Amino acid sequence: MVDSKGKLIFVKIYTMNFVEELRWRGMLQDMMPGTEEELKKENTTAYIGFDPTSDSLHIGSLVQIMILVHFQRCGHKPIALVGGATGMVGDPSGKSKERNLLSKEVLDHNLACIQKQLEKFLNFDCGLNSAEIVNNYDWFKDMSFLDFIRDTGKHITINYMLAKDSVKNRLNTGMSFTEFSYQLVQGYDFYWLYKHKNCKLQLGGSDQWGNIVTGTELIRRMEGGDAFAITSPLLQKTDGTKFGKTEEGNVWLDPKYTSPYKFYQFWLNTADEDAKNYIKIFTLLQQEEIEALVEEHEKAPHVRLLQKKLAEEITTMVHSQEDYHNAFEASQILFGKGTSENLSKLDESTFLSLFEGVPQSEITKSDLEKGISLIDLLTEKTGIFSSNGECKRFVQGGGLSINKNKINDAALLINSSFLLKNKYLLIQKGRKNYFLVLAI
RNA sequence: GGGGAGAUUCCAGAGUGGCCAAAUGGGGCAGACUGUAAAUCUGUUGGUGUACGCCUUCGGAGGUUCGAAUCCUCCUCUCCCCA
Repeated sequence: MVDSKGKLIFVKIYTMNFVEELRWRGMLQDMMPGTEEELKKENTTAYIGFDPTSDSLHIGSLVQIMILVHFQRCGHKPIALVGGATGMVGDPSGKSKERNLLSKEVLDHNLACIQKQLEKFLNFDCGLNSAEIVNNYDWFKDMSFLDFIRDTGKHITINYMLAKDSVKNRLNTGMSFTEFSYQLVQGYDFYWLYKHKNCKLQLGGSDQWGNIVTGTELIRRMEGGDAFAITSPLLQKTDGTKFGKTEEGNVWLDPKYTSPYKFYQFWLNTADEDAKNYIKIFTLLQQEEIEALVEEHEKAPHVRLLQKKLAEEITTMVHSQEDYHNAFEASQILFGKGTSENLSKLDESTFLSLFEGVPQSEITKSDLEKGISLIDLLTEKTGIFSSNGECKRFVQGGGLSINKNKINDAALLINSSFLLKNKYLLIQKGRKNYFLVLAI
């Protein structure tokens, strides 16, 4: 399904049933009556909207991307909508506070970046069901406010809009007219796509249900047409914490925010229970294959077969085979039986590519030749520790290693002889935090 | 408008003149164990110093005292009750 560059190769499988596919993968939350029949009847066009709040999607959006991928694999036509217009308004769904608006320039930049990311997952050249990317700014930019409230707003009552959860939840704390009108703007998107692209189905997370239904309602009232909705459950982790966050924040698809190594590590660290769900949601592996994997995993959970497969598939899909390979190798060295001998045996380019995602700092060679105390090196020179005391505590607690050798003397003097390849020092703070110091 | 309670180190919350860098719990970090897991146990959680110490910190500004998180005055903010 994925070639050497990580690009998805389209496979036409008309026998696949989209709804069934979502159902067994646990990606189906809710569906409008008649949706399944519509999908069986004809090749359908569906869309999902992506929010341009930043210039990269994160793994939360990956669920929606996968839904589009499945949709296309089932022979239907997916449209990814980037919200150049809706992004200027701000979706109140699931938000407890009024959102800050982004400037037009920032939005444009974000849109271009997100579009590029989406292109990696869908096939844009496969005939009838080629994917498309549209920007709702294109049909909103020339529409006047008066036109909109006359032609569109007239069809939907305030009562109807107020009844939505996304609005109700904010009635006490306050909400601007701008955000209130969001559902109508998104509803119009659906209407526009229905009219111009014959798009009859909107997909999305379950928090989008209210917005989607406003769209189907608008289509019914303005055109007398039938349109449908399918939502997917919002991802939950078994321990109750939010999916897709690490201590450092969001896990992004863009390698400049989350390196492939960190990305790989994120999936590898998935809890057992979560991995069973994620592998269905984030990979294209077939049911039998997944069932076999789960079974094997349960026989020997400590091998973490599921996590490894999960991390491999997703890293390869989002980044590339090569990135996966490097992340895997780096993990082997850093967490496996890597010793300082292993480290020094690596050739320099491999060594560097392994530590691509590891924070780096620099020190001059002349400092090292004179010899520098461990504490000075790790606080003043590199800022790896914020105070001398913290550094000492780590050493005393056995939590500090250099080049995979545990350090237990805080007064240690570091000189050139510690350098790997006469150039690098690999600092390990605790079990999982690595820093690379370059001597220049 | 009247009356009362409070603001403490990441959070919650003790402390009511010297024994307070400040109990306890949570969280964080680390160590052991393990599966780069969960649970558990241990250590650590203002800065500096090897250390008795020293420096900065208990809403803000002043004051009393040999000595203040603790007492006094003013200010700011939060909560509660009555109108």
